[in-house]
Amino acid sequence: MTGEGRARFERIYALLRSRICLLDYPPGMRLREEDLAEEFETSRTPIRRVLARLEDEGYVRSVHGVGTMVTDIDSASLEQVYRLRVELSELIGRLSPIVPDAETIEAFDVMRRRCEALAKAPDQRTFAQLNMDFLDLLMTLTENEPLREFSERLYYQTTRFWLKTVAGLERHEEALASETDYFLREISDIATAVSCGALETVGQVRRAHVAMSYARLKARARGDVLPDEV
Amino acid sequence: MTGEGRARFERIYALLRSRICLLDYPPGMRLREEDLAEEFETSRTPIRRVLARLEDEGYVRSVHGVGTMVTDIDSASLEQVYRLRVELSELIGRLSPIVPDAETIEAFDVMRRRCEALAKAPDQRTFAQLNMDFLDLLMTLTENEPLREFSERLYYQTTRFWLKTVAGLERHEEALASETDYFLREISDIATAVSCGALETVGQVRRAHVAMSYARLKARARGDVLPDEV
DNA sequence: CCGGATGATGATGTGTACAAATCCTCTGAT
DNA sequence: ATCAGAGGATTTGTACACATCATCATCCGG
Repeated sequence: MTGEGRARFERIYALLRSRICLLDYPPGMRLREEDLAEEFETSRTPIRRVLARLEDEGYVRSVHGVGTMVTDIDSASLEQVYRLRVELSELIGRLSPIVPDAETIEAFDVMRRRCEALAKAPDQRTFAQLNMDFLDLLMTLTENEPLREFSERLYYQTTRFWLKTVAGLERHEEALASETDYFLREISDIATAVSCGALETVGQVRRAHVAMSYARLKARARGDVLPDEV
Repeated sequence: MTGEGRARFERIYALLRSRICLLDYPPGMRLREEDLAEEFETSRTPIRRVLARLEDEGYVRSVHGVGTMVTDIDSASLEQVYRLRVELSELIGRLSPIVPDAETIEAFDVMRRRCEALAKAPDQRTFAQLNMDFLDLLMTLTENEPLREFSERLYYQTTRFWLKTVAGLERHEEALASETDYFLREISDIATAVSCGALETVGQVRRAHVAMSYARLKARARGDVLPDEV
């Protein structure tokens, strides 16, 4: 596969993955190959190529004679993914870190401003999108390709369950506002560390925030109300 | 995909990956879909499903109108993969370790005896196979599925370049004997730690051995002759 | 009224013909 | 002799028809 066909493949793949992670395609939803083929104005064959990759990466599961369903995840698996994410976070600063240039530093500042704007009008979908963009930016700080790839995959696996949990909360608006606030602090901390060129610190800060984010998620799923939302 | 078709898919995938990693299919070799279809007594369609996965994981690359070639790797990428492997190795003991039962302990002892037998008649292919089996056994020590999956992938990415380098050495028989010896020490150390239930130690020992293995590989690739082979 | 067989329906999996792209060879003009 | 270009051969990518499988409604018998 190469050239134009490759570009189309990547485009459809990224779009479907995005839809799954943003819960446009919620867990359990059935994706019909023919419908997708029609939407993207092609035949089933290229669609099946995309779905095959999504299945290999665990986003969907195809069953002969039934359909292709968006997967769900149990809390045990989520815990494993989060724990691995925590460990990988720190590696950003240890494996082939790239010294940030002025442009990169500016990019982090743009993120900070985007988050400040979000804090004034919290929105779940915008939050998720900002989160993804921030991860992408973080990953430009290391040249370690496999690390980038795995970090991305683990992130995409967790984000939709984070969204599902937060959306289903009793006081989900308060929770979302609180999470936006935490995220703003994370971005600020990391932006500062980046501007100093302290990439090890970036990794440690990120690790701490991923770990705390999961702790809050678990607490909220239990029904706890966090102190700052009282 | 499910049932019998799934089983066949997994079988062919594992076999082709094994052939690539054991250098039966050396880097640069062209795989013809039709030939593979004939070998496995099927049509191109299921073969393409397997090749698509192998491509997504970086083992091959398909180019329209040309063919499907087994990939090669540059030393920079190899370095990145190894450095990540070193970090992941230690996580075996930290993420959801499983307390080894008598059967597991016995399995490690079987590995040790296999390696002792190998040391008496070093053989590159047997060495590689033992290495793979040992990794599989190691991975049974953690319940962290994503960690298992990623560790496997990184290992499979490195092993064929290890094989290629060692096979191409001037004094490759001495090098192979030496590596077998190092590997025996690793297995012994880890088997001991496992029998004590000290999984953190297992991770640390493994980490050290992976790091040293890569250091030796780099040294040998430079043309150095290691002290113990003089 | 219930229960199992049975066929209709709709989904994914497979086989195959054809399209598109690349590579190699042959030809012919300069 | 060399190089440009056309054309054929080869190989992957795509479209589509059909096979296979699971589900569900229906019907018949007890």
